[in-house]
Amino acid sequence: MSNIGSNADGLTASPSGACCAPLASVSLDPAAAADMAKMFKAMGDPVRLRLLSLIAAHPEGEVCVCDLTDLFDVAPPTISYHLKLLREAGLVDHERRGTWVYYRPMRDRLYRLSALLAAPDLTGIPK
Amino acid sequence: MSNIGSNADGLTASPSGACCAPLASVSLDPAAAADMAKMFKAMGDPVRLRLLSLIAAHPEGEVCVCDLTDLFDVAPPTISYHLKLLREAGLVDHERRGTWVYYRPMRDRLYRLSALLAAPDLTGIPK
DNA sequence: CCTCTATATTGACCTCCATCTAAGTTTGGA
DNA sequence: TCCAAACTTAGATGGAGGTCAATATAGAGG
Repeated sequence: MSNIGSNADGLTASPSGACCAPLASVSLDPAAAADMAKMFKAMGDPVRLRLLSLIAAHPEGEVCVCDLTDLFDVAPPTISYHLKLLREAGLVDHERRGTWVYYRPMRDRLYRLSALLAAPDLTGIPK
Repeated sequence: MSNIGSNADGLTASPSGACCAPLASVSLDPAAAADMAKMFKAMGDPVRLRLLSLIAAHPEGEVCVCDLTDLFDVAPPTISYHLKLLREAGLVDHERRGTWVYYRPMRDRLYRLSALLAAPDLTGIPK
């Protein structure tokens, strides 16, 4: 973070000069990368990815935690811990209604990640 | 993994019965989740995500390691370590030509992840 | 060959993470 | 008011992960 200028799009133009290739054109700047990485990291655990998938796949658009715990081989506190990480990564939202707690996917954030991966240059800007 | 039947698509039909909602319809099965999670995990580190972005964004379609090391605040062995993880996750490919080593993105795998996130139910099957 | 350069591997270190048990909190009902 | 159910939080622990310095390997060039 010194000779690299960035803009509001979270992109960075790399400096030229190297051993064998011209320049790195445009790519994610460190700040944007950190935010994206947090989301990817949250999905980087099999239990959390399955949790996210189950939440996103639910026809009602939300899932009660009580419906999730039985599907895994880990104890309820562990499920709670993973859901917390998914929340902190901004991938799911939650709401308490009565005794139960319901989780919803945050689709705008998921689409943003999808767009990042769909862009040939991984800049987050498709097309 | 017991009462959950899966098929070749990497999807799982969940059993019914729960406290407050019907059933979890269809979602990633544990095996598919593990494979996907490995890729997401590889992108879950800021250094690795930036590396991947730099590699994917390069106009030549490939990048010399020598062009990458200077862009980060970590020592060369650390860059090498991160590139190895990206390789093992199947996100990049590499080839040695003379003294230098070049890395290329594996776009089919990246598109697959993109499709997973684009699907409203995170099944990996868009539409 | 010998050596220099470019990467990779090894080993050590320390932090972070996934998991559990046990205890706390919130809510609804007897 | 008291208890039980549904989560969540706290504390502990074993293991995985990121980093570096030191060493190894692979080519290119003399």
